[in-house]
This record gives sequence, structure tokens and C-alpha cells, in this order.
Amino acid sequence: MPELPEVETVRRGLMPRLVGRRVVRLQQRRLDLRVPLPAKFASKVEGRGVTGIDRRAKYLLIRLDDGQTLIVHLGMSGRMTLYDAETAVSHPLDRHDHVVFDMDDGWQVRFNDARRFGLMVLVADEVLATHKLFKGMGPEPLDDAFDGNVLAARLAGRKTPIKAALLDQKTLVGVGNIYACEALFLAGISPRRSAHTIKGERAGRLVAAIKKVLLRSIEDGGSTLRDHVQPGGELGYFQTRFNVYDRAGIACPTRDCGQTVRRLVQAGRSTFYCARCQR
DNA sequence: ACGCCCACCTGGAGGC
DNA sequence: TGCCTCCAGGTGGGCG
Repeated sequence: MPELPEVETVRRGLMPRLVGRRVVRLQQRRLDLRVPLPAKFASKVEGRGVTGIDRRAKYLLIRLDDGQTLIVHLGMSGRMTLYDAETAVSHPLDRHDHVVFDMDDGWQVRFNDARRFGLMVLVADEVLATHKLFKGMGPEPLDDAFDGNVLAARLAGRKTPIKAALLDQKTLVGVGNIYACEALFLAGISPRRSAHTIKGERAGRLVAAIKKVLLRSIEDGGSTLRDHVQPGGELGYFQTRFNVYDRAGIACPTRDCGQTVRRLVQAGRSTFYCARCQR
């Protein structure tokens, strides 16, 4: 689930329920997330007010009123679910609800992560910017400053296929397997093309495609969020109709193309593309 | 330094 | 029904 648009959707869904509220109780039901939770984690969060929620790359930054930030990553299977007081009682905790926040207005947020590739780290704001997790990260794709020239500069000299380069968070952040495939399709660029050949007009096209797929997906998330923010709602869960992702063997959506979407494996990940529309 | 491979962990889908 | 294999939206460590 969670690439940039999904994380952003979760952020927007959590904000109205958490910002300005206080954590009255925190249950840490499993400590062995990707980064193990310290035993004293709960006591450091309990009693704190939430002052804001930001996003950097695929990380949520939950700002607390004591100058600390709770960094949350959803990994592959992480979700945040919201329950009002009544519904929380009628819905018993799932075995993968690893961290549960009870807010001072009775609402509850559950961090659920079956595969436990996600993490939560509490960091003092002074050291947040230099935190190991953010070291070497590339630019935010939705920043105005991110354009074709920026991307081309980051791809210069790199022989890896462009698809693999897009997944590398040092190139740019937030793009994962789905949106890498979708952006390359929209831009008409082959996923096998050597990264350093993406420059000039082609780089501009790819950047435009990346922004477009991410923004459209955030909009889709926003439009379905209303249905999911209700009790028990799973934030960030929404259906987007993909052009190529997970559509191997299905006709390419380009009018009159007549080709079939193909799947190949690059750097251990599935890539979906149209060999005719993408060069 | 770069690029590739794999492990981390659980669950769902599909084949037999 | 059950068992087996494959696959999954991310990341980072280790290796050549």
C-alpha cells in the first residue's frame, strides 16, 4: 500500500483527529518492528499532545509538544486505522495491531502491520534533520524545485535501468514500484533504458509524469478518504485504476496500440510496461 | 562508489 | 480441505 500518495493520504486522514489532541494511553503490543521499540516508548509518548503531522518521503512525522517527533514508516503492509470510542470497544484488537494510541477525546489510532517492515522511532527535533533514516535522501518529487534538470543531474553517469533508479530513494523519494511503473508508462519511457540517458526533454517528460501520477493518486485517496475515515476506517486504502501495474497479459490501454502489458523482473521487483509505447 | 541479491515477515492467491 | 509455491506497495546490508 504505502508509497508517497498513500502516506500523504494517511497524513491527511490523521491530522483532523490527532492534531490538538493528547495521547492518554499507548499500548505497545509488539516491540519487534523493523526498528525495535524501546520498552519505555509508551511512557515517553503518553501525556504528549500532537501539534502537527508532516511527511518526508514515505515517512510520517508526528510532532509532539515536548520537542520530539514520532517518525512512522508503514513498510509494505503497515496501516493506520481510526476508531471512535464506541467502535474501538466493539472491535477487538487484531493480532497485528502493534501500537495503539488512545486520544483524550476517546478516539483510537491503531498501527497495524502484518509483515512488521514498518517502524516507529521517537526523535528529538534538534537531530531530526540529520537522522540516519533521512541520510542521503533525494528530493521530494512534488516540490516545485524538482524538475527535469534536477532529475537528469541525479541520473548522470548511472548505468542502472531507469526503473531501478526511480525506486532508489537517493534519486528521489516517495516513488515505489507501482508509481515507477505508471510514471514510465505515462512518459513513454522503457523501464530498461539506462538511467543516464534520461536528460533534456525526456527528463522533463518523466518528471511531469511522476508528478502527475502522484498528484492524481493523492486526489483519488482524498476522494475516498471520506468513506474510510469513519470508525474502523483504514486510512490510505483506496483503489486507483492503473494503466500497467499488475496488468500483465492485459491489453495496453493506449488506443489502437494492440500490444499486451508485459512483466519483467528488475532488481528483484516486478516491472509492468508496454514494449510498444515505451522506448 | 555502484549495482545486484537477498533477507526481513506474514498472508493471500492459485495449482494440484 | 490441505499443502505447496509464488508473490506482495520497502529498505538496507553485504557482496563482487
